Amino acid sequence: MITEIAVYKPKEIESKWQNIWEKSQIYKAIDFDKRPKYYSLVMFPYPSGDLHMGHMRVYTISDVISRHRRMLGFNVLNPMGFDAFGLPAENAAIERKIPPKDWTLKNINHMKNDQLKRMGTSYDWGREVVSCNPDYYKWTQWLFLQFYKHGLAYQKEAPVNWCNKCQTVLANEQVEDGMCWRHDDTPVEKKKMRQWFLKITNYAEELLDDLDKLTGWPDRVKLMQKNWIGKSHGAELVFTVDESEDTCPRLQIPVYTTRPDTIYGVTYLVLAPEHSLVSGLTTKENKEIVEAYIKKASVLSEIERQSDSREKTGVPLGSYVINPYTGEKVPIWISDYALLDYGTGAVMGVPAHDIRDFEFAKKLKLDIKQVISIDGKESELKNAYTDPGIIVNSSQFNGLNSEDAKLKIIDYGEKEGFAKKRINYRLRDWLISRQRYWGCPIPIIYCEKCGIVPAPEENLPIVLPDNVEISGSGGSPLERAKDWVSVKCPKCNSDSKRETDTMDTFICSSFYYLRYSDATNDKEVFNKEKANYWLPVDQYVGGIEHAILHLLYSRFFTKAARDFGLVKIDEPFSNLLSQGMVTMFSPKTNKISKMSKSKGNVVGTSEFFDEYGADAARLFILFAAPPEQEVEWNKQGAIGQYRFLERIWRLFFILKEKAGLTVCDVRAFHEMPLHETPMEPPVRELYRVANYTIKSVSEDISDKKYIFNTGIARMTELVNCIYKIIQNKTSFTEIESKVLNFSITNLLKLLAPFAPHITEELWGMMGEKESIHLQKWPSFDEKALETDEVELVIQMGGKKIDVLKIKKGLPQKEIEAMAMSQEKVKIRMEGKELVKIVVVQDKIVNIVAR
RNA sequence: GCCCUUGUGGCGGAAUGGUAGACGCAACGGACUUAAAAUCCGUUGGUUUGUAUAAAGCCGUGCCAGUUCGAGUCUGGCCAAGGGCACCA
Repeated sequence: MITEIAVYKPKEIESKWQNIWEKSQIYKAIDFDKRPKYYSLVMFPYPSGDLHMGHMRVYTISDVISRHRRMLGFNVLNPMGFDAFGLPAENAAIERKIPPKDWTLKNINHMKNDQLKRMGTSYDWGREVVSCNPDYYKWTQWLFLQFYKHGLAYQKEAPVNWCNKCQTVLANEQVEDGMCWRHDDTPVEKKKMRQWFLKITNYAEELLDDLDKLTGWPDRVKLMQKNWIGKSHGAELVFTVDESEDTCPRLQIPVYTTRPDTIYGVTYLVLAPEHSLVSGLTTKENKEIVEAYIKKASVLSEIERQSDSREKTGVPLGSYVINPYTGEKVPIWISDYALLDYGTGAVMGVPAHDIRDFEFAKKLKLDIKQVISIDGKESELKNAYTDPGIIVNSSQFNGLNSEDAKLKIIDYGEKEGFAKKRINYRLRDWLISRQRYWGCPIPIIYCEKCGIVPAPEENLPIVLPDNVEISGSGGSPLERAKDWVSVKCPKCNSDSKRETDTMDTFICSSFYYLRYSDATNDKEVFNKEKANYWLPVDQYVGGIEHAILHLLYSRFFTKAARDFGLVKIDEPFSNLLSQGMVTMFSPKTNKISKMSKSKGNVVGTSEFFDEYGADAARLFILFAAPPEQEVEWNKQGAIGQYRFLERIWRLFFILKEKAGLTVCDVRAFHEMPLHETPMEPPVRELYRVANYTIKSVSEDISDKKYIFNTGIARMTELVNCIYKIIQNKTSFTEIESKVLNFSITNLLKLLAPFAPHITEELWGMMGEKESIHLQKWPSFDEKALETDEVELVIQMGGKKIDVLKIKKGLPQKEIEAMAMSQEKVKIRMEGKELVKIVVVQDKIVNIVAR
């Protein structure tokens, strides 16, 4: 009979062990330990308040990896912290009159102690970083100054993305489909403002090239970054403004093109409306329409400007340029389809061979001149012909293949001095200024005499002032902190002002993984040796939504830090796992959607943990799908995992009582090969399954695979197998006890990373004193996997006919004869001729007949 | 429009080119129970025939072709869904 003790009460044991682990500090990472290091990292969260099952997935995946590597004998660094600056804190301040700092710190406390710890995570909290604390953002500011000193931070006046809801500018990466990344209902506007940028474009080539080094990254993430960087090969061709027009000075206009082979087809030139040459090239007669057009273009939102259903617009300036290749005179236009910040801001219009130019020419009735054709003959073009072909209408280049012509045309232009090869990137510099309060102040001082003066390093941190009124409108809140803003110039001591913009919070998260290596250092951003010991991150886990944003910025920061002499590594994250979303039916969208507060489909963690435990929730979320796929939260399914744990719990006590098993008595057998010991077939089979489970789980959980769902399935099979063995038994022989012991002990170890609490509890009940999480990961007995009998599948023409149990390793001839003598085969062979027999040793025999 | 990914039972999902549907959920049946729950043991892709409690056959991994002794898996072409980029010259 099962006694009272055998009731599985997850709530009790989970909180008990969480407290014990915290006190004993078993997850502490040790700098420069002699064991090999393993840096396991999960993207640190924004402390928004309440974690739900959707958040839980990423922490669980990362935790299983950390625990497993620890058992494999690695010195594991598994840190946690908070990305604590950001807008929601300001919104809370506006809505609820709570200072952003108080709101943030309260949330951190809740998330840390009531949520993350309750999941059974194994963090080294001694390295916690909180990006809104001055001891952290001192280094954010210090790094900004390093960028500034190395010429990688600069100010520029430019049209920038503005979100009216956030009341701040945004980086290109934070604009999605023309909308603010935080507000998918708010179109981004263009505003001309003086702002701080980081020169990420200096690293465009390296950021692209080094993607090849990231063999442990998902291809789709690398591809997304590659497309984002958007390298293109082409040429810069220089057009000269026609001198015959008195109104126009003699000027040169370079254009960037990837299609120099179409140069003879140019029928106009188009400048971006904001292009600096526009006013100088506008004739008196055209002045009015040009100015009107510029004004109209400037108020267009990004979404309107990008809309592809929109028809092309533009106006002529009235002046002309000379095509350097043909000497032809073509008109200059402006149109908003030319972008100021790509290439040279000027485009050569080749309507015959570019879809956009074709549309433009049709709409505005400009000439269309064909210079490439499929067969070398001219034809009427109904659409732009953009494929390669034979060059026509192009003087000495006629008859060439257009691909070959590209190079020849550039070469010719280079000799003549009006062309050169050029590479262009879609990537733009990173706009980091934010007109917000709750962020890291930019350590810059404006002096009327000295201009831009960086704050001296010894004055860091520039602490964010408290008691600043936050209204959500009317410019940077810091502008209103008069006392804080006014400061003496560090150079000339005259009255000066602080920069009142704060930094994009993505700056804070671009080096936190480096700071973890030495999180409490108040002398340096981190100790070089410590960083070089721990970095790069061996396994990074996080959401696919950061495929570009955070991951690109962090790669950039690492390369810059390397060039500042701070670290040796080129890339911060060796392996990346992008987990899929957790979804559930949302009554708001009326379909299965990502679990989130705004969709109204959130399942909190506490309620489920109270009833069924964190272990069951962890198991379900890992079991329901492979990590990269979406998972739909399903309470019944999660209860299924709870039942699995209960089954193990009960099994443990059944064995303990019925068989009088105490595992510690037989510890010597845990990993001892037993395959030569005589066993009854069912026991032998259990021993085989137990070893197979060790092998499979080890493989599934390894860094080659990370498929936790199949690993859990194998453990379930082992438990099912043990239940079959012990069915209707009241006592066990010595060898049975040994095998059962072997199975249970190893099962607990295999399950420990997945379900850390229940395994720790049962492990303790075996009389073990040391935590299961400090045990060695089990190995298996290779010989035990072997079987004497195998199932032989008989196929005819590839279709399964029958299955036979045969002895393993029979010679091919014997297998063939056996197959042919089967009744089912004989019937089917009647009136047919044998063509051939294919035998796959111990697996399949396929009879082909005609 | 361009690029990428994915299509397998009622559901989530398994399957080094070699027995499709492991494992779980749901459903159903049996044992235990006065009963129910829980538990333990089973059944469960579709369909036809049958001695309908034993068995046997056919079809089946989005659709159409192809390669192969053999295709969920490889190749080509469609269709559908999801994601990324999108006037980047």
